[in-house]
Amino acid sequence: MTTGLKPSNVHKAMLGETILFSGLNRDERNALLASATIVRYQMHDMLFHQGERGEYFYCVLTGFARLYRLGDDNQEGDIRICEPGDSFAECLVTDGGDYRYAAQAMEHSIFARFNLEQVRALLDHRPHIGMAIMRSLSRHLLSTIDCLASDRMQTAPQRVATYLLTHCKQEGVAAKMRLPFQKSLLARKLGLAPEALSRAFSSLRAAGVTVSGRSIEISNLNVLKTIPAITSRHAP
Amino acid sequence: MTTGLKPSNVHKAMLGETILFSGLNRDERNALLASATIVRYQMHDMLFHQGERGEYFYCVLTGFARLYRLGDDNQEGDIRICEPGDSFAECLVTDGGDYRYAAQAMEHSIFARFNLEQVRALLDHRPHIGMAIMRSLSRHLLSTIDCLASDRMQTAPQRVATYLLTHCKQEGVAAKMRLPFQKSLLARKLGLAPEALSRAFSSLRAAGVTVSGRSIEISNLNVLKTIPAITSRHAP
DNA sequence: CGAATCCTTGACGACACTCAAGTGTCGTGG
DNA sequence: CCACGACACTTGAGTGTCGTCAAGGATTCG
Repeated sequence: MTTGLKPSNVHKAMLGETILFSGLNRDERNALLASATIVRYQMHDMLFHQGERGEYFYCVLTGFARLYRLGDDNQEGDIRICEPGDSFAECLVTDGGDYRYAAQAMEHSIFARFNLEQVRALLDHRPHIGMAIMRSLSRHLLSTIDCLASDRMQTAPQRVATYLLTHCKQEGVAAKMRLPFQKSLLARKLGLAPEALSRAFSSLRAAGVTVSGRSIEISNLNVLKTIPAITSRHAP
Repeated sequence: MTTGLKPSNVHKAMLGETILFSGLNRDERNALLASATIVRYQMHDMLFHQGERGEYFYCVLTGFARLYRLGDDNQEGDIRICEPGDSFAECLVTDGGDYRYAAQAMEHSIFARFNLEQVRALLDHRPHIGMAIMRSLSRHLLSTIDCLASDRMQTAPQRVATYLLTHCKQEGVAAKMRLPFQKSLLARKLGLAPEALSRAFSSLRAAGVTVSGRSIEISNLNVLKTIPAITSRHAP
């Protein structure tokens, strides 16, 4: 990790686009920025480990962070993939405590790091900052609920179809996109083994999905919306 | 549903025990209570449906609420089982919008219902109320993360064992408990079909778990902490 | 005490994980 | 520019877990 630096104007501009900073006026932004430093991590570097004392929360400027839990036998269960603009570990602002999951950079990445204690001190006299954090927490809660619901109700091909539908650039009934990260990371995000993702893409070929490296083309979006739960049986 | 009533002193005392009200002083509590009414629902009544305009958030006083998502083919995926003291749908306080899941009473139940718009109006001048909601949101986010992680890493018997370990009354190395609700509801909470829960209990018999109706006895808690992922193979 | 509901058990199938080998892709260096 | 090597991805085979359907047994409530 590169040691913390004060945010430059470029960094401030990037932070201004985030959900966290939306709805804050100039004074509030500056107050929040005063508790922030900029840090860089290399691929696979750990930002923090599960169980460590929580000292900062983070906002992704560039790159990706993977949040995951450790299981009983040291298996890793992925919680969320954070993209530029996402923040994480803000849930420690109110109560403090330890990090409940581990965070790892999945590329050479840049983060804004906010001192929890300093931010906590702002809340009493800056209600809008509290509301900004609430807004961020609400989003995360809803997206985690989405994730839980899709884990419990959708098969692998359905989850992949949903991901494609919500991330592709439409061009008439067709669409295309480029994955922002490795397929193995997408697999983790969707709660799948890499092999299962690969098989899901294979089965989606029949629905007009063409995969080539990180580029994906979809011939008809409407077909993709109707991926059935049960894999169609072979002709009798 | 019984039409809304003003909270009685009994209701106020119950609300005082909740996470939401902890950390609020007398004035703040009264301000929040001013936006609340008490409502009763019969078993299986719907508090709200997924997609409806969000008008209230809720706090359970007695009984249970089941939060669930509707899938593509009208299947239901359970998100959370709310017990007395739990609140839900507070995530709509900041941004408003529609309910993102359905809520159903699973017993004859009593709830405090808070008007979202009125609570939203309190936030600017009552930062502690915002912090109380933040605290509640943080808890829900972390518990939803717990749920997601256990879905992705643990088998049915392991999930049941975890539930027992976190809810039983210890008596030396042994313990016992009584389920607060039907087994079918516990199954939904754990993301299982009722049959799978039943089989999980069966497999836990070998670990010293005795189930009789809603009463459960555990002969040795330490054994329960080491339920393996793979069901032990039969003797050769 | 009786009936409705809930729970349990069995059989079966589908989905997804693991292990393993083969194929492709990308970046590096000759 | 091509060759090589590392790594990511794909594909196949086999296994385990869980969901569904169906029927039999237990609880609980009136």
